Amino acid sequence: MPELPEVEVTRRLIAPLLVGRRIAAITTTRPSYVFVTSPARLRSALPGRSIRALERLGKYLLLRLDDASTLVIHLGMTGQLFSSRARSPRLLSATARSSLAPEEQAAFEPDGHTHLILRMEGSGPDVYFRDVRKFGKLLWLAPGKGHPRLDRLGADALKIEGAGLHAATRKRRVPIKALLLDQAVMAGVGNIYADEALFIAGVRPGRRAARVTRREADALAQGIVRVLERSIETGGSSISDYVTPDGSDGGYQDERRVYGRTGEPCLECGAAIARRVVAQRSAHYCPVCQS
DNA sequence: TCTGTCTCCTGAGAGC
DNA sequence: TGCTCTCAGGAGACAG
Repeated sequence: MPELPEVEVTRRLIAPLLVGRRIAAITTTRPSYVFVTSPARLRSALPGRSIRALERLGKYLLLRLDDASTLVIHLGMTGQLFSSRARSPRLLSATARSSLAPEEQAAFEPDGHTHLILRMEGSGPDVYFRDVRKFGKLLWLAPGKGHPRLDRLGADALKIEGAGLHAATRKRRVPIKALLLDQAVMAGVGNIYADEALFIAGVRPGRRAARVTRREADALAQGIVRVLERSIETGGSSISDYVTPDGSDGGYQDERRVYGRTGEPCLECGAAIARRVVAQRSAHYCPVCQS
């Protein structure tokens, strides 16, 4: 489930394959939930365009094109953006993996989940966007055009500070975890890193946002930046479908303190990690270390 | 305006 | 072995 670190790692690794190159042609699947902009519109807008820059805004990737238009990509839950030369079993379903001999399992050919193929001019690799659950988004913005999805985003989570976070919690009755997941408050935090940051700060995910003290907000802001930066350093979290653009796994899944560790001992106190639903998301926390 | 719920989607895994 | 059910979650739409 790509959050800010996974998107940032993707940006850093895929940029050299895209920036400065021209799109020769694109291939799309039929219209679906993935396409905010229709496949037909993408097919007319993208070929022939050079990519000037690849930027990140929260969990969104922005491909800046030479005609000042922008291709916006959101990876959703299971989105994968990778090189056509990438090799990873994570690029195959378990069914597909099981039907292949071990030495063949890393091979990948575009399948029905590969919604966009950017075929690039020159001898370099092409770039695939694949998304099994179709929660990802592909959106093309005409030159000079914005979009409400992007306009609503709050400050980048890597730049969040205690004062700003504390101000955002005032008079908010929602659980603090719901606030952290609100992309209008800060952009980039998802379920995994919200849980991890709350553990570092010693705050339970279900506590009302307005009851978080200034001191705790400072700790929470520091915790958010700390887990995001550490995850970027390790290549992100490969918990389900995420792979880096070259097909390798991230490393942060091995450093999780609470997320997905229900029933396992807390690394600080040994108590069993608990799980409950907060804001319709599973929240993992230590009932002793977090209050 | 704020908050909570529903919806979209599909593979994995549990249970029978 | 095969079928059915539940779960996972980002974010927009909608109701109260």
